[in-house]
Amino acid sequence: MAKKKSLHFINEDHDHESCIAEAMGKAEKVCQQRGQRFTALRRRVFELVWLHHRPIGAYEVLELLQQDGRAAPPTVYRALDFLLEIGLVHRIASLNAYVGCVQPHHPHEGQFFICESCKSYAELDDPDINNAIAASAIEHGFSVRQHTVEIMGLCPRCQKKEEPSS
Amino acid sequence: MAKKKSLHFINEDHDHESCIAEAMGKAEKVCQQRGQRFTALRRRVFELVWLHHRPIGAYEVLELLQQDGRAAPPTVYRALDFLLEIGLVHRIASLNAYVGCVQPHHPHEGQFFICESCKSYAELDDPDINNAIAASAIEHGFSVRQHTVEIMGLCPRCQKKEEPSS
DNA sequence: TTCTGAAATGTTATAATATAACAAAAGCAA
DNA sequence: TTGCTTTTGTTATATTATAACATTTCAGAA
Repeated sequence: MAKKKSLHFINEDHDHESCIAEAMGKAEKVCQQRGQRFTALRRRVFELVWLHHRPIGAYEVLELLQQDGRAAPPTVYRALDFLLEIGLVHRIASLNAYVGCVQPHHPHEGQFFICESCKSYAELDDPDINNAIAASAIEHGFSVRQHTVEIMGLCPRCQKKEEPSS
Repeated sequence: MAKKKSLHFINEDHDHESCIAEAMGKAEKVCQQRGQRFTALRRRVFELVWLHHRPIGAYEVLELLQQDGRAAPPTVYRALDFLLEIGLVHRIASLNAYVGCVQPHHPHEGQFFICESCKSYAELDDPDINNAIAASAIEHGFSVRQHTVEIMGLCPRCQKKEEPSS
């Protein structure tokens, strides 16, 4: 039985530096294991997604990339597709946006809690949700290849902000 | 405890006529209850979505609409937005497409099983999945407004087709 | 019944997201 | 080096969605 990971919405306590360094390290390793090249461009796009630390659109990444020099949409989409392919980022379909993956070492699809107020998000791989989906699929004879679970609402911090009284 | 609905992928046994008639009837009622106008345009768009009986893109709806006469994108998007608003259709975020809602009378968000081979789909409102998501949210102090659950894979029928031997 | 204001639809233009197609460059292996 | 594969650059365009404003329709008030 997989262990539950606790949610981690970004906030002011977050140690950005070490977080990104850690992600980079993992990414490096994943690419090596897979025999894939973690080129300067891919590394940079991965870094930009992580630096943003919220779901980021492809064209936002593009704008950031363009601060380094010329770049066009396919450049970004190709890098993102590569990162998606090997599980270093996830795509949030309901936002047309991308997020860094917190545990690229093991394959998973996960679930996402996304705060509509501060735009922070948290990635889970909740066994209960996974099991409920798997059970439902089995029950109905459906063979699952991939699932998308995106939960929109308010993170704990923003709930407090929205009702400061009472 | 909500009752489980059994999955209903479309197939050759499907009675299209009565299915659409029923959907129309429900839609009519829902609009009436809500004091909303089920105009000819909205009715037609709703019908086109149901006739297709698979997830259908806005521009596909547009093309169909144009067989009746001139129409432009905002016309379709406005009708779809209206139908979404009152729960007569759902949007499948991972496909940028729309489907008719099977139970518009009670509010729900549901889950979708989508066959990547034949493009049929089935809508559920599985209490176990709902509960797992709700429990996870509570556990982490997240306040849910809306959730998206889209499960891609193969329907029972298409699984059989893909491995005719053994 | 006509008038009026709100809701719905029409129309044109454009924004936002994503990919096709082909050319050039970079990296690797013989 | 040479030749091959992978990656990136570049231009053009496809696909999805909305903004802004004009016109029409319709229910209810006068």
